[in-house]
Amino acid sequence: MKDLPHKTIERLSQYRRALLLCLDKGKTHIYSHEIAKIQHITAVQVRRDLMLIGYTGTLRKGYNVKELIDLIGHIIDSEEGINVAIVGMGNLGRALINYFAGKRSKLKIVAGFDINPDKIGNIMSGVPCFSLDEMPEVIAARNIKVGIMTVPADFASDTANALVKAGIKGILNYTPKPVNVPKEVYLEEYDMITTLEKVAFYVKMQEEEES
Amino acid sequence: MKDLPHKTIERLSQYRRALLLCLDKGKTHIYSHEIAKIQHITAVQVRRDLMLIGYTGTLRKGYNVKELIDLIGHIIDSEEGINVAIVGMGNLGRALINYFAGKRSKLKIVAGFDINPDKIGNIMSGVPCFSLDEMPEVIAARNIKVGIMTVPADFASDTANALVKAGIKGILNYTPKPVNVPKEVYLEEYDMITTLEKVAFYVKMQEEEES
DNA sequence: GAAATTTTGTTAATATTTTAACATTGTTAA
DNA sequence: TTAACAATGTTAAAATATTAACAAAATTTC
Repeated sequence: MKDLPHKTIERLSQYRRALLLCLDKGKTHIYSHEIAKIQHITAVQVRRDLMLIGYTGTLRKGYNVKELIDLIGHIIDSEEGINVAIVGMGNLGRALINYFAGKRSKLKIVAGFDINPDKIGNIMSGVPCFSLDEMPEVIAARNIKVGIMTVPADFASDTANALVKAGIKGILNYTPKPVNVPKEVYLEEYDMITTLEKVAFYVKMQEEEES
Repeated sequence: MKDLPHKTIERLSQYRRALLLCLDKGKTHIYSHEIAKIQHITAVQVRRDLMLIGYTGTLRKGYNVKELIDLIGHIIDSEEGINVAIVGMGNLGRALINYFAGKRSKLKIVAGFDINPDKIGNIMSGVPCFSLDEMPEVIAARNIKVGIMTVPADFASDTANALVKAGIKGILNYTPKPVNVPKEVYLEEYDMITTLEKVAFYVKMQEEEES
């Protein structure tokens, strides 16, 4: 499973989310073209992804929703679950916590860190907030593997270093400033401004095309 | 410029951000490998992207930071600027507004919408908040082209429909639920959960490899 | 002033990702 | 019962994206 295409991994996560909604609606089976419609992709791509993970549906009945959810879980989730910390309990940090609240996922946000004394010691949306000094102990004690960075840009680099030093294995950086980490730490940069600029670019293009 | 690769568009936005920081530091020239280092990509890729936009640097001196910033601006920005609205002034909506505050970009968040009467009529981080009923008029009056959706998942579909009806040209959906829009509206789905699940997957993979 | 070095710009090769094509097989319908 | 249909699974082709290779030229070093 190690060599699944990166894009397939992303889509599996998305398929699962869509499938969970279907399950809630009482749907037991689903066709590749239904999944495709939801995700704005083609049915071939869905079938290809499922082929890659070795799942086979029923001809003319489609895929068993429950089975598929479980299989995707076996592939992308860690069996014991993975604990996550958020550094920066500002608007973005809290937004992410709320996103996850209630989701019965193998991913659990178990700690938050902030510099603001008013926040430290509190429990915010179910997540206890610690000071930055406590990072090494908290990360070790709670077996935290992944860190999400939602601090202001100026603190990006220091935060990344602190996370690495504390033994984190993966970082998701929401800061607009790219950071450097040793190669054994998996790093995903996600820049919200870029996404918006991209949308604006294609809107502009479309307008210019029309005129 | 229409046929620049999608990935190049994204990277141009990122290059510009990096270049702006360099400019602040007083750097006048930069090498392709320096840009590459910041963005965690290869120098060849940087040079190739710049080739595609027809920018040429100075041999052995690198690229002129100021010039390059301007050129990227000419390519990805709309000359008159593009106005943006945020629907959902919760944590995520406010986080995005703060991200943009102070950035002298051609993209301006000029209106927010929310369902909460306590927020309506207020100015939040410099952005006035309107009720959903006012959407058509506000979007028309303020010439808003792009809408960012930061509402709870249950409102995703209705919000998208309302934005389309109001004449929006591009939508950036931060909701975990994909939406449908007519094909003339540019849609970018961005799912924060997927990104985190991806990081967790690769962390898990690395651990399994080690054992 | 010649050789070595460094950096750009570009073409060619490789790798990845998506899409097309189609064989297969249950199911429905005539 | 047999033909038409609708869905899966898979191989092959096409499109997209990245990386390698290298020529050209300015700068530095000897």
